[in-house]
Amino acid sequence: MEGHKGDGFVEGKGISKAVIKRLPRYYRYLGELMEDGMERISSSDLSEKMHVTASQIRQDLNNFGGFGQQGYGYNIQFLYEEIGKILGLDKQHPMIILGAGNLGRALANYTGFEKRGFKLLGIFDSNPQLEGICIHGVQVQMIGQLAAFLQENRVEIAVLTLPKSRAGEMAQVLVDNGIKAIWNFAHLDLDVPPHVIVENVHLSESLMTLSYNLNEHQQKLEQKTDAKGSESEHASKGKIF
Amino acid sequence: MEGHKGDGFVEGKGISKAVIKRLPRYYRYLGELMEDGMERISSSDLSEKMHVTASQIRQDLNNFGGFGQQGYGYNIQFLYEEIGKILGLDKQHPMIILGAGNLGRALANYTGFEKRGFKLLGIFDSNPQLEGICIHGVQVQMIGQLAAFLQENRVEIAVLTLPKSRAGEMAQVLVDNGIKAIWNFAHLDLDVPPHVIVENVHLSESLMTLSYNLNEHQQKLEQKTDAKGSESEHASKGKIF
DNA sequence: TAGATTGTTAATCGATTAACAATC
DNA sequence: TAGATTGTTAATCGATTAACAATC
Repeated sequence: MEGHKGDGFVEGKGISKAVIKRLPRYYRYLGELMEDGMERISSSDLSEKMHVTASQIRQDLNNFGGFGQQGYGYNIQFLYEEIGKILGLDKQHPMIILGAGNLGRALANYTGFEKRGFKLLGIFDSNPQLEGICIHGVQVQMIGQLAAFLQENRVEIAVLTLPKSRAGEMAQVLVDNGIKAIWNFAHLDLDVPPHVIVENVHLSESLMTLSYNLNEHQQKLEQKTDAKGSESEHASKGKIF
Repeated sequence: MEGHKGDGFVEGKGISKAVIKRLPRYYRYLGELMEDGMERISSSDLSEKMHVTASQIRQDLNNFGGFGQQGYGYNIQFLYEEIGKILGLDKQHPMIILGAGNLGRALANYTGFEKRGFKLLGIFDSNPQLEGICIHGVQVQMIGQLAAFLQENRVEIAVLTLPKSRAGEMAQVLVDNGIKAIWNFAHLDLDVPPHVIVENVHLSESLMTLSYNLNEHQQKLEQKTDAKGSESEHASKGKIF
């Protein structure tokens, strides 16, 4: 397995999910380094900053081709831009938000998305009181107009911040009208065809993970306090429901 | 390695992160099954519902002890409650929110958290115009009062929805005043001592992951269209910066 | 050239899946 | 009892780390 230098690129396939999840973080750190006016960085310096191994950084980046140079390291701006391209941040991504509640508004108002090419085209809600109000320069439309809007406008991404009860059916409307991707904040797993990309943000699950770690940590402290006496507890084998 | 039946519980250690991340999802599905009035379920039925392998379900659950019964499966309510305990949802978790912007408000207003024991004690912001306004029954206080508040109240979790520029210093105030955990929505990695639990929600990174998958998928389609002609491209070896 | 640092292979570690004996 | 299904071990698969030759 030597000498696959020339190919190695067009593939664009088979990159592991774990690697992809790390790219935005590299991108963030590189952006900060650029702002600091730095020009180049070695994998080992970056690894120290990011608290990952240098090996992982080199391995990750090499999934996409050789971005560095022996004896020099990585050019920060070049790498930043390349990762941006890999992430599709060099393209415009027309986007709509479903749900004009606090979460929908928070996302609409976040300017960072715009800066990265995520362009907000519309906001939809079912509450007639919100019709026509302006959020981040975009007027709220009634959810009934969604299908027509999708037919008339090229929309790639729909942000789903509706309550669980509505989210499922609305996802169907999105799919039926050719949506490409759904950024799902509703507490359910969407059932969509495989050509529709779904990225879930399940906030309550994130908070539960935090809660677990909190609990876990507390128990560890208690165990240290107890020192011995770890007998007793748990004898409930053989229960029948 | 036979017969470690009696112990197997007090440990509470060494559970892999991947398993923990899956627990909230099990919890959610079990809750829904309960609402549907179901009493028991086998790992293979659950695996079909959740699109994971039955083996993984059994393996995951057995990290915490034997919750099932041969020939019967798992009692849904029992398992639901046990996972709840593992996640620490049987305990109250006093919580404050830093930042009364849209995101802070969205989280404050979400009733699901309360239901799971996450009790909102305070909301803090630096904008004097917001002082005293009431969000979900809690008055917004000035950020200057934070340290004193933490001294006078038992607060476990701080939700950080401040802009990046402020988040770092405020995290330090939290740590200095004994916070146990931070749910971090700011776009930076917090530098806190190891006894403070941090759970990050980096929304922009999530959106970039979506963007990657979108891009990726599009390219796959194009490749199909092209069929052949995959020569050319990429010859940029040997560049010097 | 000598030194630095990548790209890349090999070794290790961890997580998932398969299989089946134990047991309800 | 026979059938179902777990708990658990072993096999596989994938991801991370270590090491070093290639090369700028």
